[in-house]
Formats: sequence, structure tokens, C-alpha cells
Amino acid sequence: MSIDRKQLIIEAATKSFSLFGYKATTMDQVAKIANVGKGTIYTFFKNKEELFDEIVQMLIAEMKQVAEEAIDPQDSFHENVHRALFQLLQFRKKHQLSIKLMQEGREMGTPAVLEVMEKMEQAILTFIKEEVSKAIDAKEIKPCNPEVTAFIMLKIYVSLIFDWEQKREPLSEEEIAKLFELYLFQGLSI
Amino acid sequence: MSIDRKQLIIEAATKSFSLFGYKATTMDQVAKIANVGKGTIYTFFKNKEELFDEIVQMLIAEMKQVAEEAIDPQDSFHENVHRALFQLLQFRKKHQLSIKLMQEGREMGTPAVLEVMEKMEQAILTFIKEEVSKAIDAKEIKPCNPEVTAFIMLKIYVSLIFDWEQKREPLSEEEIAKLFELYLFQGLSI
DNA sequence: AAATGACTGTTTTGTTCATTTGGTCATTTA
DNA sequence: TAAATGACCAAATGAACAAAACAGTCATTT
Repeated sequence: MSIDRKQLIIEAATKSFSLFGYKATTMDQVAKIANVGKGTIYTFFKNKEELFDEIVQMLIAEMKQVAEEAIDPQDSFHENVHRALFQLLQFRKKHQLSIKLMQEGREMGTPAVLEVMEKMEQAILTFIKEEVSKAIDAKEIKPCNPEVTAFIMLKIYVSLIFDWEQKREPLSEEEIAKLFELYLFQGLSI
Repeated sequence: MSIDRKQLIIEAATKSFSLFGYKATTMDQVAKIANVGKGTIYTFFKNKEELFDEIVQMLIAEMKQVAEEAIDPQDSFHENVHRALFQLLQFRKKHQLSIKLMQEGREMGTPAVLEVMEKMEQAILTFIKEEVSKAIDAKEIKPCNPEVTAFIMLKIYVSLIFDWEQKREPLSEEEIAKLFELYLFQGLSI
């Protein structure tokens, strides 16, 4: 048998999704880039959306790895969460495919893309929630609802990293870490 | 002279904007509802956008009043901010015109509407920032950047009131108050 | 002097139709 | 003979055009 055709298709589709987005990627184009007959794609994937989903699954796995690499059991919980969330959002901010998908989700509202963005957010929330639960068990932080806490943490990070610099000077990583520490861990009370 | 024509126009336009949104409101329609010739509108307002802006100015003034009424100098800073932000966002959630505008901003991205939503957000931020500054001066809370703090507070509230219940059970006012108190004032640290 | 609505140039909307697209399947290939 | 293929098809898309609706003006009316 020649080289793995499924791999070729995945690589071609990833390239095209990253370059043009989901809607603007045609199956003919993917076949052409992969040097494969169009029908061949359908022997490996039920349809366009399933091909897309498989690629996004890989993206989520990559993100999970980035997050896990940011965790150092020696460090405190909030240093770990800060590093993990920061790395995660930087990843999302820099990776070609993530960027294209976020654009397409916002600007065109492509349903398949919105669905996939949900999944990515859910994956991040699950990861953080797990870390929060561990920290509560280890009595590193006060008892609290891990789901709400993970949700708030992610929202604060997205706010500081994406929303704030929409209209203002971007904040440096250290500033973000300090703010996170102040608001979420120390608290504003005197 | 007959009854105040400018007032009639403002009332008619408010009704139409609330019912159909900015784009779907035509000047002919406003004139008809107001029982006024179309040309009359242009003796009071330069164009459609200026009419819209004047109405939104009134909405913002109303919001400011709601926020101010929520502040009780006897109470602590965080009780006051909680009440003010909560009232503000409930107002936004219940008022016909706000609802229509938020919909139109999200779904159609009408530029005039987005612009106006910016203004509303800025008004809220300025109000909270002012309260934060006062609280710092009164040594009620730790020194911090009032602008970032106001920004984070609003984000947390919008997250808890709007975003959270997108996919989960809504949180009650008391729950939101408790969460706000825990995350922002007490801090998660033990 | 204030109010008006018919008028105008522009934008939006509805419609048509040729092209493109996702997906199938009979044929080809190795 | 199993895997690969591309011609093929129904459905979706969008370009092009005509018709309608629109914001804003201004000569006329009140």
C-alpha cells in the first residue's frame, strides 16, 4: 500500500481549515491538496463535519498537553492555574487553526464552528475544574463550587487577555498574574 | 401651539426602537406613530442616528439613576457595588429597549447599535470606577487600579448573570452576592 | 415661521438562474 | 477483489438584476 492516505487527508484538511476556515474549505480542495480522489475521503470520514471534528479533537488534545505541561506539582495552586490558563489562551491566540475558527465563529456564526468552540471551552473548564477540586481536597484553597470557580477563572482570564486589549494597552503576563492573585486569591478586603 | 411635537417623536421612536430595533425602524414609521410629518422629525434631529442617540442618552441617564438609588452610604462598599451592579444588569435584562438593542448588536452587528452599546458599557464602568476610587480613599479596600477593578467587576457580573445561565441553572441574587463576596473580596486563599 | 409629504438618489430586498458543493456510486486500478 | 476514483446528482450558494423601501431634502401649504 502507498503512504497512509488517511494521514494525507487529515494533513490537507488541517492546512485548508487553518488557511481558509471551515466553510471556505471544499472537499474537492482537500482531495486535491491530499492528492487523493474525493471519494477516498468518504471511505475514512462520514462527512465534512466528521473530518472537521477529528481534527479539532487533535487540537483539543494538543491544548490539554500544553495545559498539563504548565502544571508543576511543586508549585502553589494559583501559580499553576495561572500558568496553565495563560499558556492555554496564548496557544489559542497563536495557533493558526484556533484563530481562523474564532474569526469564523464570531463573524459568520457557522454552526459547526460554534459547536466546536463550545467543545474547546468545555475541555478547558473541565481541566480547570479538576485542578480546583484537587486544590480544595489538598486544603490549598477555601471550599467552593469547583464548576463555578473554574468558570469565573476562565472568564477573568479571557477578559484580561482578549477583552481588555480590545480598547486598551495590553497587560503583560506578570501584570495579569498579579491581578489574578490580587482579585481571586487575596481578595480586595483589607 | 399643539402638544410638544418633539416629545411625541421621541415617544414614537422609543416605542418603535423597542419593538423592532434600530434597523427595522423607519423614519416614515416614526412619523406615522407620532402623527407628524416626516420632515418635522428633521427639524428636531439631524438624522436617524441622532434621534437614536438622544433616546439612548435618556436610557443611560435612567440606568445611572437606578445605580445611584442602589447605593446606601451606610452600607459597606461591596454590598453597595453588588446592589448597584445587580440592579443595573437586571435593568438591562428587563428593559424592552435594552433587550432589543443587545439582540440586534449580537445578531446583526448594526454599527450604530454596537456604538451605543459601547457607550452604555463605558457609562457603567465609569460609575463603578468612581465608587472603587472612593472606597480606596476611604480605605475600605486595598489600593488597586480602579479602572481594571471596575472592568473585572463588571465582567464577573455579566458572566454570572448572562453567560452562566446560557447553559446552566440561573443563580439567585443571593448566590451571586455570595460568589462575588467570596471571589472578589475574601479571596480563595486560606 | 412651522409643518408637511411628494420627491430623489441610494440602499436593501426579492428573485432568478448559472455555478459550486457535499456526497454517492458505477467503474477502474493494482 | 478490495481499495481508490472521478463523473455524476440533488441541494446549496451567490452573482446579477429588477423592484421596493429607505433616509434625507425642499418647494409648497398651513
